[in-house]
Amino acid sequence: MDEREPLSPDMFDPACPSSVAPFRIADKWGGLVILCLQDGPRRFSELRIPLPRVAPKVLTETLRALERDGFITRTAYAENPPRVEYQLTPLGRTLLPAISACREWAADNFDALLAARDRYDGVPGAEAAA
Amino acid sequence: MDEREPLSPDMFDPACPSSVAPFRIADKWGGLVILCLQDGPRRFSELRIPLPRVAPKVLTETLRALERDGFITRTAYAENPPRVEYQLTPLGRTLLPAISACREWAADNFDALLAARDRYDGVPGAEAAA
DNA sequence: CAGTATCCTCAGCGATACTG
DNA sequence: CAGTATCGCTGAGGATACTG
Repeated sequence: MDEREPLSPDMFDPACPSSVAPFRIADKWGGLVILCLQDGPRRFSELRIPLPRVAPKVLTETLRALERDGFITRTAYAENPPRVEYQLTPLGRTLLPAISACREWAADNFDALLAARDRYDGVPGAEAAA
Repeated sequence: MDEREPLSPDMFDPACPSSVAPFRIADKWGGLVILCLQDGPRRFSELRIPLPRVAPKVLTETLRALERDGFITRTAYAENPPRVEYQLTPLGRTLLPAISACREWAADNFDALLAARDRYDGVPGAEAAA
């Protein structure tokens, strides 16, 4: 019934941590969570797949903060085992264009940033690529 | 000779701290510094005008980080008293569209964020504005 | 499954004072 | 003018273990 793709462990490149990017959306992981939700609701454990290095406590904090800001809703179903779904609100969706602009910047200019950083740090051979 | 407007102390609203916005560009003040530089080079003390609450140490750190990432250049003139100018690089200018997207989001949706936050926090009367 | 509960660390940020 | 030098704090983030 659910034809959406499962979230991949490779969805975000671990070698390319968001901490290097000059943009941060919400808190450290907020932007990535929003991207995970853009195709429809997801469960807590689903979100852990593409974000394996985020401790459950931190993921909970991230989700609560996004909920507080009105970007996502949390729906708990009274079942056993329990099921909880997180889903973007219309307000949350308004973030997507700006997030896209940030991602587009990164796609176009991330290498230049890294090169500049190497040059500044005096990494050998960094001068070659002006 | 310099026809550019001086930077105003009111350039950034102190009642609307960037810490509330879901976007952060570079470090806490990086995005604002970039905006200050978009019309041309500025001196250290010029930048302090619109950012009076940023300690000089912090402004220096911000500028060094932006320089390291290749977003700005620092030019010191051997004069007395000393003069130093900071200026956006072409790479730094590539950030402007994405920053604009973030600002546009804020202009359109900031009130809704604040309202959602009040509702979540149970602020009296926040329910009225759905 | 979907989280809590505890404990901990550290870097980002700030205040104040001083200087070539 | 354009910064350094110190000191200090807080809170975001993380590691690990446990639970209804």
